[in-house]
Amino acid sequence: MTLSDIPLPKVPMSPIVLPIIPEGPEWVYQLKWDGVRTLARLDGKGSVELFSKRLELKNEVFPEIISLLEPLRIGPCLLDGEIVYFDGNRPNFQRGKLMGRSRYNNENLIYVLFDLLHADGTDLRGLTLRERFERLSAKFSEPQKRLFVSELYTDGHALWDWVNEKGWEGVVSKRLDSPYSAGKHHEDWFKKRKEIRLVANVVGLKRNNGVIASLVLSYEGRYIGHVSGLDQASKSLLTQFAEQHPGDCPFEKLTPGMLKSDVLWLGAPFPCRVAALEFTDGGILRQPRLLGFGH
DNA sequence: GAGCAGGGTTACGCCTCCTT
DNA sequence: AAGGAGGCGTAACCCTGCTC
Repeated sequence: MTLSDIPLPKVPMSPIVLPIIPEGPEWVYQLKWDGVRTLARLDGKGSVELFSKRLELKNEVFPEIISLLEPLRIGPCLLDGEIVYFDGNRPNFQRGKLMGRSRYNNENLIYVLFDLLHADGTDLRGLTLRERFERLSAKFSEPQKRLFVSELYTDGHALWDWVNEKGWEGVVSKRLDSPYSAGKHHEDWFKKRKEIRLVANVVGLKRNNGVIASLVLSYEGRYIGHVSGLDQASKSLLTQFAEQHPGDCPFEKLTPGMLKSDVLWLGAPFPCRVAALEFTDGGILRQPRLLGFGH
C-alpha cells in the first residue's frame, strides 16, 4: 500500500452557511475550530502527505504536523481535520500565522480530526458519519495533546451558548446518517458562525480603474479596513453622495497598500452596517461583509 | 422549438498577511 | 514592491425543466 493507492476526494466536504442550528435526533454538533482545513494521507509506515482544501501538498508548510503523524501506526488512511493554532484556551487564526505561512515551527499548532475517508484499503466515504466517526475514534483512542478527534455533542444550542461565552468561531451541525460528499453538494453539514455586527462609517471609496471596488471604513475614528460586495445600485448611490460631499482623508496614517490606491474621500460620514468574524490583532475587520446602509 | 425561471457551477474580484 | 495563498461574495454562465 502506497500513498497514491489512497484516493483523494475531488474537493473536501464543506459545511454550508446556515443562520440557524438544525435540531433533531439525526443531528450532532461540533465546535468549529478556526484554522486551516487539511487532509492527511498516511501509508501506515511513516509516510505522510498533507493537503489543503484545494488539494495542494502542504508538507513543507506544516513540518510540526508531519512530525505528529509520522510515528503513528494506525494503518494506511486518509484523515480530515483542521490545523489550528491553539494556546490551550481558544483557536487563534491570527497568531498562528496560518495564512500564507511557508515554513514555521510552532508547538502551539495542533491537528484536530473530524473525519476518516479511507482506511486499510477501503473507501469509507459511502458509510454514514456515525460509522466513519466511530472508526476514526477507534484509531485515536489515546488522544494526544496536539492530535485528537473533535468531540461530538448532541445539544447544539448549549454548544452555541458555550461558543458565544468563550469567543469561539462557531458550531458545525452534521447529520449522523450522511455520507461524505464532495464540496457543498449535500444537505448534511451546516455551519453557524459567530459574528460581530457594527455600524461603521464609510469615509472613502476605493476605485479600481475608475470604478468603485470597495469602501474604506472607520469606526470610533479609527481605520478598520475595507468592505467589498457592492452591487450596482450601491455604487451609484455612493458615487452620487461622494460628488455632493467631497472631503479629505480623515486618518493621520495610512497603510502602505492604501497610499497608492485611488480613494475618493468623503466629506461627510456615510453610515453602513457591517458584519465580520472579529477584529484582527491589528484592529482590522476579519472577513467583513456589507449588510446595508444607514443605522 | 423558443423563452423563461431556478439551481448549480465556475470565474473573478476583493481583502489581508505572508514570502520573495 | 510584487506576488501568492486562503477565504468569501458576487457575477456570469450553463444546464435543466417548465410553459406557451
